[in-house]
Amino acid sequence: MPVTTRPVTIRDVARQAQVSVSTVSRALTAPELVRAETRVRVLEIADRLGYQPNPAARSLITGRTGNLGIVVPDLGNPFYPGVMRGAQASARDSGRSVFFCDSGGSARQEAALVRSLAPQVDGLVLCSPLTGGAELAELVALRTTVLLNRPLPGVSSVLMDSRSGAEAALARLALLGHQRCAYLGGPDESWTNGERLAGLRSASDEHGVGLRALGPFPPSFAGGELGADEALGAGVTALVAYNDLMALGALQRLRERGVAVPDRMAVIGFDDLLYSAVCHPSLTTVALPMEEGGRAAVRELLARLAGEPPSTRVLPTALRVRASTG
Amino acid sequence: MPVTTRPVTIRDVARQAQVSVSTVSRALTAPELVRAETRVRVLEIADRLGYQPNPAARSLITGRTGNLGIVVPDLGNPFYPGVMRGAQASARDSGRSVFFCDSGGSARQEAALVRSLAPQVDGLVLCSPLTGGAELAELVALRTTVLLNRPLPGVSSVLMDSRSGAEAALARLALLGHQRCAYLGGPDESWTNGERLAGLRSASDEHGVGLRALGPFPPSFAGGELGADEALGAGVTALVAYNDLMALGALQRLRERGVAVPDRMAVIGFDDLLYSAVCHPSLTTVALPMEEGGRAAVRELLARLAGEPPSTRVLPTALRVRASTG
DNA sequence: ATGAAAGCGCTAACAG
DNA sequence: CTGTTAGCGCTTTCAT
Repeated sequence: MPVTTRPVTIRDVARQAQVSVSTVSRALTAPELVRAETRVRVLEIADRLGYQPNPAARSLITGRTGNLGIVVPDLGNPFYPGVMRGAQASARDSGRSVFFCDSGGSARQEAALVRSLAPQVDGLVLCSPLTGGAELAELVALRTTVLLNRPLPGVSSVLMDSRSGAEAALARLALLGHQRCAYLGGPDESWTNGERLAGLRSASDEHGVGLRALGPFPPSFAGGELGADEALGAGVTALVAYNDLMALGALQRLRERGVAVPDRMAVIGFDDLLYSAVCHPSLTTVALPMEEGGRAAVRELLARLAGEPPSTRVLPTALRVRASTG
Repeated sequence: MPVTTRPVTIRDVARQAQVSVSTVSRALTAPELVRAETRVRVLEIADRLGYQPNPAARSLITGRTGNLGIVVPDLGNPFYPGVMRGAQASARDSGRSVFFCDSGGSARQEAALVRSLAPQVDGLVLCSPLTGGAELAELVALRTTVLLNRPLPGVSSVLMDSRSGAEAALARLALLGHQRCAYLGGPDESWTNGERLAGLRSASDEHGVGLRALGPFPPSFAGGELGADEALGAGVTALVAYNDLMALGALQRLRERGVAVPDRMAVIGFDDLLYSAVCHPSLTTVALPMEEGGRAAVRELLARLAGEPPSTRVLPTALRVRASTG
């Protein structure tokens, strides 16, 4: 049974080093203010004692925590781990820790999470927030915030250009001779969903392709299965899903139903998950820069924390043509 | 430009409510100690002012944060998001936030992460830690900790019984007539890896199947691609990968090389990711209870925080036979 | 270059 | 039931 020993405080170090607590504090946070000799002794003793500054105490006085927070709607969607990896890469370079949180795809939980997270971090990245309008404005006011895939006036954001991706996808379908296409919609609250639908709409007008907007469906594998059934009922020959997870679900359902892909139904997704290249048939998809999105968002957040004004950055997307469109 | 307003403190609330700060504090943290009338007034004013207790100040005095931390080695492996979802589900019920962190698959970073995270949470779950020996002992001493897939005397752990899973996998291969099998090993530091190898060894002895242990390989898709090449050189007819991600990578590489699965090479993984059922050919795998693992780990952590003694829990696994073994 | 002292915002005895 | 008081561990003026 390990005895619960009292943690080492700055005072313990000061006593051992025969200096005041202020000197210890300075040796740790502003070394240039301490005589080299003293500093070395203090640091050495701190190290020997295993001294770890109490972050709560430090944060109480400085108002900073050294942490960043990232909120994503769904850890189960590999898109977000991709973003998180990028984010972590940027953050690590700056010596900050990142706290990831999952809002579970609910706007209510998202808001609650942000409120509880905000005071524990210096800055936040909200990925594809479900919260909108006045409440979103309220949330971003809590802390320096960068939005991913959601624009908001006066707030930093990193956007992925899914609209042109959607246009490219539909153009591809038109080129292949498809006349009727369904869109398996994601969450109505999602900016991305609106962009994708808008891109499909404008391109379908341009190419004279009929577009049926279905949904909204849960943006998950299961949602794609559901959506495939509806698309089947809608008499279309092509289906564009809100994301790859849905597209994979749709592929699965179509296989179960004996519907040949791409012969009887072409399928396109968004994201370009690892699995989209591996599944069968491999998935044509609009590739989104996941890691770069995470990196850019944190980079922007660090810039904001360093005093830069808010900015918006749009990242390009690209259609990856694979087997599911023939 | 939003003006940076000074945050509302407990004093602001106290002044407005014409009570002392203690009464406000109590109204929020121990409502039964305050007269109903007073409490209502205080809470109402706190709400109107948008008062949010400063967590640093609170934590400084109570020594608690209300947060849990979970460290995983690789967000890119869908196994961990699965665990995280389970963990979050358990935590949410108890009203605690969970901070997820990614150690990036490096023991050094893992240790650093734990050290920085420990003082900011009440308890930790370390998933498949790469750190071992004395250093792991040191880490778990920092905070109440539950280990996932790593046993340690005197420390709570939740283990998944991959050893019997491995035995079942090899038995299956023996049944199908395979004589020579390769194991694509994961990280040497991983307890799970040892268990799987041990299970394969004992079953291969029992069934008279030759076993070649290859690796270690990175426990990733790319690692599986590498491993498949080595397995091909080893003249085996079956391959068991450390995890599904590797198995998927192996499938991909075998397809590129024109090696038919399962006819010329059978493939088995561990985890049962969503994609393992969807890929082609679908993957035979030892299913691990990801969400349940996360749930159980947090449940155990909460029990520890509530004063229960450490305990070890072993969760069962199950072989899912699919197309990759014929 | 260093020390003394004040106080960050909050909770927890201890009185009343 | 409520107010007063005393810090939690640390950083930061302000002196020296």
